[in-house]
Amino acid sequence: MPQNGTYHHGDLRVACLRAARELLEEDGSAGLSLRAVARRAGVSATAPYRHYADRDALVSAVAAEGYRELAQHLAAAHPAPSTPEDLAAVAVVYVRFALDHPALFRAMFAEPCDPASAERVAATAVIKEYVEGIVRDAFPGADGAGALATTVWALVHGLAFLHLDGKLDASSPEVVATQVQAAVHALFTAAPSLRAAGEAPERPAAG
Amino acid sequence: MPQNGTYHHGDLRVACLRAARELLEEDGSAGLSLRAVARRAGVSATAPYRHYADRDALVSAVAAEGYRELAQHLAAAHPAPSTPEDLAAVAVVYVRFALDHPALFRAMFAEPCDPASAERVAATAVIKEYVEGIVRDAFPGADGAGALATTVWALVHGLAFLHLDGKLDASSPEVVATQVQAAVHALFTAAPSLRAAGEAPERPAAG
DNA sequence: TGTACATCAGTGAACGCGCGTTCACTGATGTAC
DNA sequence: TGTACATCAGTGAACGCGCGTTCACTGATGTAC
Repeated sequence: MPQNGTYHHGDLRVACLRAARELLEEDGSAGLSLRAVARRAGVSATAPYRHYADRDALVSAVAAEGYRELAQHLAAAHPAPSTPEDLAAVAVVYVRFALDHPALFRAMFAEPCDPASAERVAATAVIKEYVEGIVRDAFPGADGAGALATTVWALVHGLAFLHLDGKLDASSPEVVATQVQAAVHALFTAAPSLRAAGEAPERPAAG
Repeated sequence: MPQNGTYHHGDLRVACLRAARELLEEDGSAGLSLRAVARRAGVSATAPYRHYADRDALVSAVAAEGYRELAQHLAAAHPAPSTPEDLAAVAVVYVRFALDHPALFRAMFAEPCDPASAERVAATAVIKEYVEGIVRDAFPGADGAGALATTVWALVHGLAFLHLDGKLDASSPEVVATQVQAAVHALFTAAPSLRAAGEAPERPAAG
């Protein structure tokens, strides 16, 4: 096993991941090819096959890395959020991550990951559990099934995508932050009613 | 101008659109190539160039059609929603549209549409104005800037994407509908507080 | 109604491209004795 | 410490593929007189 210096390439596995991230940000998902990754890593076209079974494996690895990074950012924003304001701060970081790494974020959610790698599925689950966990901690006993957590996640996730698509005013980080905070705050003010609505909606969907 | 029967092909423009939609649903965006569209329309590889300048033009046309269809579905669900329940019903239709046309929906939001076709930009604007309009009608004077509308849109949009990614329980249309209704209801219960939060958030994002 | 012409939808061959992936290989690293 | 061998990371040629796009063309439709 290589330890630090250069051994053949050094650490092609990591170099490929980095190259893939760069290509993603530069050219979008269309620019992410195995050959381009190899080229950027300064290696023959077939070298990456030593580390990734095929193109999909590389893409999944990139997505999984993205999930882990996002989880780290969220945790760093607030290790144990307990108030709506704490949660709003975490939400702001979520949206900011999307805006700072647009192509990566899209790649993470570009396709259903059902048939994808175990690594990727696991990384996704971490995010979900993180969100559910902090909502549960902040509102103990609010809802066991995590309906509230899902709603919060959806709100924040939707804000991230709408911003990514240029549908909202993202002229400055402050504008974005204020918007996200307001939305999350509004939702949490209504937390108790969410449970009631979930149990007995006043009216079924118009059919 | 062709009127009804077959004139050369008939109406290749429309046939290409339909073929593109089918390919999108069958193979995802990777399967959407000009050549595949031509093949499916039963026409030579270059015939579509009579109607679309290049591949991007076709993709934009498909996305624009998707926006228009979504707008129609929403309007059909409730022409003039006035209560939170009405709005929840519209939200359910939004999410259902995404689940019924997953690849189309992804294509509609796959890339920022800044540099894209005027047709596409216009079609997007219709959705935004529709959402803002119905929220404004339902809560007159709530907020002129449309912050509430944006929040609602983000919530619903996020639910749609989370469902698309298999992150939520979408085992039956009823389960999805109940979830969406509960989330929207929760948000609207808090409508007055949203305005206050937007004007003076209790605490800025942790820096 | 008939003819001459313009328009325009669709054809088919051809181009160059980058891609994913295979294969047999080379050469450096690690290991057993 | 030295030699023989196994392992494994990276090479380079080659494959077949589908793609977007160009070009000069054909043939059907519409129009002017």
